[in-house]
Amino acid sequence: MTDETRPQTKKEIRLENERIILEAAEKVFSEAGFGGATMQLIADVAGLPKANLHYYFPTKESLYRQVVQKIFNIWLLAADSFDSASGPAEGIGNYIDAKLEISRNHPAGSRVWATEVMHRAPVIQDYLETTLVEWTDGRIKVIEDWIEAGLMDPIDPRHLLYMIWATTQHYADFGHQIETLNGAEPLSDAQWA
Amino acid sequence: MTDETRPQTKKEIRLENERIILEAAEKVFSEAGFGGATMQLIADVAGLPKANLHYYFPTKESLYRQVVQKIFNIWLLAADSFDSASGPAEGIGNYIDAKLEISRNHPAGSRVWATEVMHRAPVIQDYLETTLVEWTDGRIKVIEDWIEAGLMDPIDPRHLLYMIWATTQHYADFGHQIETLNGAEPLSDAQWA
DNA sequence: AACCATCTTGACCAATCGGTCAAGAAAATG
DNA sequence: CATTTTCTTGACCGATTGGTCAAGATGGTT
Repeated sequence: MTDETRPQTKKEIRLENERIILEAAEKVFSEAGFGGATMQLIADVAGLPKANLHYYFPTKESLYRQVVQKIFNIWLLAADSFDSASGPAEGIGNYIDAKLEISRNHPAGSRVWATEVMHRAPVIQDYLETTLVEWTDGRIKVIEDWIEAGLMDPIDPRHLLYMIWATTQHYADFGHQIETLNGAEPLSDAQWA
Repeated sequence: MTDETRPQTKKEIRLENERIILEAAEKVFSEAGFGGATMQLIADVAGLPKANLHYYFPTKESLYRQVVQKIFNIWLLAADSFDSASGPAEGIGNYIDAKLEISRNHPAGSRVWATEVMHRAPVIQDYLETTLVEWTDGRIKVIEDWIEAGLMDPIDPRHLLYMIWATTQHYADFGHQIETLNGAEPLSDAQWA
């Protein structure tokens, strides 16, 4: 009659609560932004007392930070499809596809990330300048090789990636909405030319 | 020795203060978001006491509303280049060019608008459902004519406009940043295909 | 001049903010 | 079992929030 999930070990409790809190925070931050979000509201969504949040995440900023880093780590993994490609069209295409799928599966987190990027990353600036640059340097070599091989136009690789993140985000937010409505091709991209 | 701008008429005082406040609000809202922005901070940026803000704009939301409506009205005017075009490529192209120029001249307001659209317009929802729909209906006819004439793919006109707003915003935010850096063509758009 | 409408602003308010703390409950350890 | 460590939570804190108000200053009107 009783479920066997009741007796929890300390490690399970910690992981489970961190998961619940991060999930609630992701939702609230995505809807209200960092400034508009409230620890009390996040606590209510998570179904936990507010003091419990501060036990696992000492400050509001540290909680926000981990929300952003969580979705960012997922996107880093999506870059595997980038490396295994043979050329820019395939590599960037695969990368965009992977990111679109992530945006579909994690809409709240994606919106938090997009807002952060749009505002030039005020909260996670230092994180971007360490982990992100480190990761980016690896992909830059791939892109540079493509450029040297004449497979694509000479573009600053870092800003190319930066722009891909921004545009695919909105492409995901609104593009699949259109697809859902009429099943049409996601806009003839030549229109932008 | 003294400047002649001192003795102001009541109407001038009102217009001038409203302008100063809206300008400060636009900047603060764009950097902190609606929730993160503070009436006190807006007052400081405007160089006026906080109580004076509430004299001209009774609530924070009414102030935010007018900031969004202001940039929105500018964009409505940009649609003139839309009507005077002969086909979709020229019409949409002109429209995007006009919007990019606005984004360059009003970066703060554009960011406020983009954030609002990205979050599905929680504050100005009713405004969108009246004024915007009214304006959109006029352009829809133009687009529908283009579609019927076989000049473009059959796409829901409202969502097409919705997507143009979103993508051009990011295109403006990051695209011209890249152009500034290397003078390259703003990315070969065929890469997205 | 006197009178009215508009504008200005320091002081103030209840509500809420992020964050703290101590005391108790639950689990791990011996 | 006893002890120690981790987890839980209501109560509480100073600071700040959006918003109010009344008293005075300023410009308009006759």
